[in-house]
Amino acid sequence: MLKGADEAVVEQEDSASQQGEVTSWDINDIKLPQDVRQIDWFQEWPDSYVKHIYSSEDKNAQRHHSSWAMRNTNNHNSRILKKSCLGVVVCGNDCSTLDGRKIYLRPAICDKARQKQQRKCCPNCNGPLRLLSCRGHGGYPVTNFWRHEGQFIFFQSKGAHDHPRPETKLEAEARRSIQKAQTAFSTSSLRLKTIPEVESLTGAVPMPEELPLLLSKPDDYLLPAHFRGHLSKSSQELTLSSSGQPPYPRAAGQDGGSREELTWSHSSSLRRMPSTERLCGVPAVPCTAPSSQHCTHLSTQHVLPVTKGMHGAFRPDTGPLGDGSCGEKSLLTYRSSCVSLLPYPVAQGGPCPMARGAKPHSQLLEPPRGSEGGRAKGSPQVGPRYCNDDMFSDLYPLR
DNA sequence: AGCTGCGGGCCGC
DNA sequence: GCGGCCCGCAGCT
Repeated sequence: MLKGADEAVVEQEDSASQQGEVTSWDINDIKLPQDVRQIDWFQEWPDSYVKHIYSSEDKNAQRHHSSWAMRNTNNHNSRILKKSCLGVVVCGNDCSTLDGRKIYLRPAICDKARQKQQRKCCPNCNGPLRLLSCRGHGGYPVTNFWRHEGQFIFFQSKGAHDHPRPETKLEAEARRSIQKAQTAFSTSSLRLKTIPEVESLTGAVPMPEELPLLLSKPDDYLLPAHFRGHLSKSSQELTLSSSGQPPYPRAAGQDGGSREELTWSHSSSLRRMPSTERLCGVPAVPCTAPSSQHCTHLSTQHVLPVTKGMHGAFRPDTGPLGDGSCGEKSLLTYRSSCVSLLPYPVAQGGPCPMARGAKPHSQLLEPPRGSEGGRAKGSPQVGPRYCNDDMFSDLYPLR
C-alpha cells in the first residue's frame, strides 16, 4: 500500500542524504546495516520520509520520543515498533490569540484522555476543540517506525505531516500542571481567603517556580551531562521544557525537508515572539478571567540564558559525542502556548545547521577530533549529523 | 491520570 | 499478507 510513493520519496531522501552514508536500508529489512559511519542527533520533529540511525545509548531514541503526538500502533511485529500520528488539536472556532497565534494543542495519546480532551474548551476563546487528524501518508496518519538493532536504533518515518506541530509533550505536561496548580490555587484561595499564609502566594497567581510543573524529570528530554551540570534544577527544567525549540534554525531540507512546513508549520512561530510582545494572548489554561499577568510572569520567569552546547535537549547525553558544543548563547524560555520564547539569536548559518538533507557544513558536526572515518575502535564513535530540528521555525508565518 | 508498549482481533484492499 | 485501527492489559511516572 502506497509503496510506490514511499519508495519514490525514499529514493529522493536517499539521494539527498549524506555522502556515501548507507541509507538504502528499510526498517523492514531482515538485516540492517551495522557499518554505520555516522549516527544522528535525536530528531524531535521528524517529518517526511526520513530515516535516522541513533545510538542505542540515546535515551530519547530508546524511549521512542517524538514531539509529534504519536500513538502506538500494532503492526504485529514485535521487532519493529510502529507509531502513528494523532495530528493536532485546534480551536473549532479557528480563533487567534491577541498576537495572532493559533491554538495547536497536543492530542492526548491515550484514547480516553483524548476524548476527554476534546470535550474541553479552547484555552483562548473557550470554543470547542477539534482534532485535526494527520493525513500525511496517503490519507493516513504519518507513521514512525523504531527498531533496535545492535548498537543502533533505526528510525524511519513515512509520510509528511499535513498539519501544524502540536505542543511538545513537555509543553502539554506543563500546561496540565499549570492548570492543576491554578485550579488548586483558586480553590485554596477561596478556602483560605482570610488566612495570612495565602499572601505568600499572592502577588500571585502561582509563579512558575511555585508550580509543580515543568518537568521534574530531568532526563525526560535529555541534556548532555556536561550541560546539565551547569544548570540549577529549575534552570534545567526550564531548559528541558525548551528542548523542543532549539535556538537554531533548521536546515532547509531537514528531515526530507517537506515544503509543506513552510505553509503550515506556524506552530513553531507560536513559540517565539519579540520580547516586547511577551504578554500572553493565550492563557495556558482556560481562564474564566483571563489574566495576562499570569502569562507575563511565566514568560519572564522562564527565561534563562543558555550557554554553550545547548541545542535543545535532544542530544544524546550518553551517546557518542554528547558534547559537540557549537558555542552560542541563547535565551530560551518555556514555551507553552501561553509562554513565549525570547528572541534569542537565531542562528544564521548557526553553529549547527546540519541536517541530512543539508549536506554542507558537515564538518560542523564532526567530532572535535579523531573521528576521521567516523569510527574508532569499532564503535560508532561518530558525530550525529544534526544538532536539532526546527531550524527555520522562526520563518514560518502565522496562519 | 496519562504515557507507553504489547498483543489479540477485526476490517478493507 | 499487509496496513490501519480498536481494544484491553500491564508497567511506569
